[in-house]
Amino acid sequence: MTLAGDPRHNRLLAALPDADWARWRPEFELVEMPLGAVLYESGSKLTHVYFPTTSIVSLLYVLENGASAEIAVVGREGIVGVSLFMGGESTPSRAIVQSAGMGYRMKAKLLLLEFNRAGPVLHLLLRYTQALITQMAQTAVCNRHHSLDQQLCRWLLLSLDRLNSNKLVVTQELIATQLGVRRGGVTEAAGRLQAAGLIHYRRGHITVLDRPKLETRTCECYAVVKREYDRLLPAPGGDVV
Amino acid sequence: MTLAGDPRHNRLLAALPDADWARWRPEFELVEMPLGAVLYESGSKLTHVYFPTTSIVSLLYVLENGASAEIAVVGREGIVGVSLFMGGESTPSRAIVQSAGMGYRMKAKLLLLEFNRAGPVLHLLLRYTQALITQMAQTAVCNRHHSLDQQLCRWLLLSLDRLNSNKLVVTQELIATQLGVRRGGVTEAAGRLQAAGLIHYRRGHITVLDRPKLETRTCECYAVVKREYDRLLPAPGGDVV
DNA sequence: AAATGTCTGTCCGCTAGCGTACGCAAGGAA
DNA sequence: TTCCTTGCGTACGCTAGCGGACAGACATTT
Repeated sequence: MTLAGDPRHNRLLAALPDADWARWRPEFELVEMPLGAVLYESGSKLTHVYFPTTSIVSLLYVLENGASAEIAVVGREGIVGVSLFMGGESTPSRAIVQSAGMGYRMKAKLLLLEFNRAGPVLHLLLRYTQALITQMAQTAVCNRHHSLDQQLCRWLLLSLDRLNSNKLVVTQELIATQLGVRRGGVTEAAGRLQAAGLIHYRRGHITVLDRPKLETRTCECYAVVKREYDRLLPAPGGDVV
Repeated sequence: MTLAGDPRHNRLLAALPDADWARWRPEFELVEMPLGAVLYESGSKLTHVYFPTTSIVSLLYVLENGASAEIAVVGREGIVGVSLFMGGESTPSRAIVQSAGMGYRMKAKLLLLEFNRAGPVLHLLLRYTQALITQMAQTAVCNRHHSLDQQLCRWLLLSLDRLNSNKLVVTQELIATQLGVRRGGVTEAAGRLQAAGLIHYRRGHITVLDRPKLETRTCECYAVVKREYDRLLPAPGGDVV
């Protein structure tokens, strides 16, 4: 079974108690998640929740004037669609696939039923949501105080952590949209990183050459978020790749 | 009974079903919440949760270098300490009283018990938390894209909504800390608002003279957040002041 | 090989907001 | 009254990042 095709490659699913897992298993649908796919739109009612396995999903906020900013990113450590069980059913952001891959989805109604059993599932999902909240808060602060260079490093590291690879398939244009900055700004920042030998890129492909140095260049935000995810969520455990 | 001394002046408490309310009532402790009081510190374990009635609490994030930024604000519509029932017990932000007033507090352990009954209380608290998430996300975007003038208007409006008064007791220095900007910047922005006749201020006292105009000057962020709060939380109901 | 579309490098003027610093004035305390 | 703290006005040089635009380089299709 490939990584992508193993539902428990997703860490939340992996953390489910066996009893719950046995009940859930038949309810999953394996879906391809191509770059740019929109999982839900701002204000729309959720029909499914998604558990990425090899894909990365960006929670993107788009302003009236078209400007945008990423508020959090979800990969195989999480679930897309927390507003469903939080009770709002919708949220004013957009979920869009930022790195193509696979994932599993489940009908919204079903997840709600499971959530309302109020057992381990509920607690697991809520802890994940708290981690997500931390990421959002940290993004807010980072947007206020840190340089584009630092934010780019943070973004690369967040992506890397969700990929099991040191190669990202992403254009500078896309990164600019996510960070909510000018494309030219990303070109310059990425150029500096390349000149320093931390990364190599060409036309939509970025290879990270020196991850440790990337970590020294980024702001504290990356580490804070990572620490909080590690604290709140079960350790990766048996699904090491 | 004064407003401050009526627990149900807090909207979450007001929205509790009578059965739950009857059980909760004896568990509350009325507390004074003076300006600058720290309700919890980054990473500290929560001992109580707070339900402001006439006070306003800021969820503030402080960076290693001392720079700071507010990620959300909580007044009588909410509760301080959501990370408790979300399962993390702590969170990397600080809760600090931004506008002096009163509030009620409840022991953490007790709230957890109530939350775990998994009834209306749980759903009410989760819906509130989703509203809070929206506020954080919007703050992140606002920090990225909007001008200091707009953000100041937003900040004033958020405070106003939680106050039942058009007078704030707050220095420009404090506002600067919350918004994560230079104090001089606030002076200039506030000066522009005063020149335009929207507000009047003197040494730590701001009076809002023309709220509608304030709303036209601010960015969309204020309205989005307000709409989402209105959507997610029970209408004010009987406690109109 | 040619053509077309995509991605990246770069440039220029511009401005919001920074960091820092100094002086003044309001208003409470002695 | 006088003093002293606190809060506000302002000024100056500086820089990161914007907006917009254009050209070159690469990749894919035909």
